[in-house]
Amino acid sequence: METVKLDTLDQKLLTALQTDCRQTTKMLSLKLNLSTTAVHERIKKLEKSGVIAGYVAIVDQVRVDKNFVVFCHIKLQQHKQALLTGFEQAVSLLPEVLECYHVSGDYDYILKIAVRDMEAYRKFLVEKLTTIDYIASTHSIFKINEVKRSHVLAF
Amino acid sequence: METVKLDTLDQKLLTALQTDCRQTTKMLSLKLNLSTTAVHERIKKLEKSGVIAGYVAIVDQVRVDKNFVVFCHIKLQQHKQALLTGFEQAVSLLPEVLECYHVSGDYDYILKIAVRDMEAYRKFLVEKLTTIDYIASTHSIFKINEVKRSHVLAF
DNA sequence: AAAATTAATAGAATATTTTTCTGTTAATTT
DNA sequence: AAATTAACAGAAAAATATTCTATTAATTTT
Repeated sequence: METVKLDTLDQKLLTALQTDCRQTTKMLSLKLNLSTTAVHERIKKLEKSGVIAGYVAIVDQVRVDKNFVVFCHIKLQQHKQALLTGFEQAVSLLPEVLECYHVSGDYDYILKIAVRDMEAYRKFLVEKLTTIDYIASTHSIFKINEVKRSHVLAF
Repeated sequence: METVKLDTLDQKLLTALQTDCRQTTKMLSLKLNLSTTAVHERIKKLEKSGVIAGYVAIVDQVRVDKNFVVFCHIKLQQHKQALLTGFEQAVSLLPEVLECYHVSGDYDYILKIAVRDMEAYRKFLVEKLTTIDYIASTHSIFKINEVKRSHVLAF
């Protein structure tokens, strides 16, 4: 049971909570035409089944001076299992790396990195990222503008 | 005043809330060695200054059957202002598109898209994305594995 | 199809948490 | 050094979440 069945009310609830999880059960109950108890129990159920993985605060990258975003494409020298997991563990430990995906295509990994500015990125690249073993090449693509960033999985 | 000055306590608070925003002020006050009032006032200040942009529920992509993630690189035919904003508005309206960035390099935009499976992606591509005007080319890169996905901007 | 069981819901009571209030201390400015 | 402002703590009040009890709807079993 990897996936979970969701009725329309669950979907509405998830959309609402993905947009703003600080809404009171009262507010949600009005939106869904349910009692606060029903809303509460549905939320608890979604938490227990793992559909809701957690609740987080969204921080403005500009105000905390972390608005220099880079997509870094990485090729590895070899593709042995041990090597991949070694790379993946090392990358996961870097706080500047917000996201890392193993992908299909011309390169092996896509990383999303957020730092202060170009100089901070240079330091990160030279002193942290490229010290990881077996990287064949890196290719940096710089964010010019953020058009859309959403956390809402629609149904 | 685009950026906001943050002391060590603010930074600790933000790290904690970016990890789990459902922690009670009591829990946070113990972690920061502060009173609940002090924690509360700091949070309100961070909200008002826009450092905290919001609070959202994180939904498990696997359980809601939206775990087919694609990075789509897009080139436009021209680069006139009106054309860019037209494209950006159209893309922003698509719920499958979680993220869209205008970027430097060989192509103009990077999109992150989450759908059910390859067939859903094909439909999205043919029926939605490529109906937008002035797209010169698209190039899809498929997620093989998610190594890291974090919402925590570290200090 | 009827009875039994389970799941979902509502309203009220309780527990918890947030928010406000008052006063105090620390830091900054004049 | 005095005055002002900002940050903080403890207690009180307000709001919210959670639990409890009962009812209804849906499903399963006989």
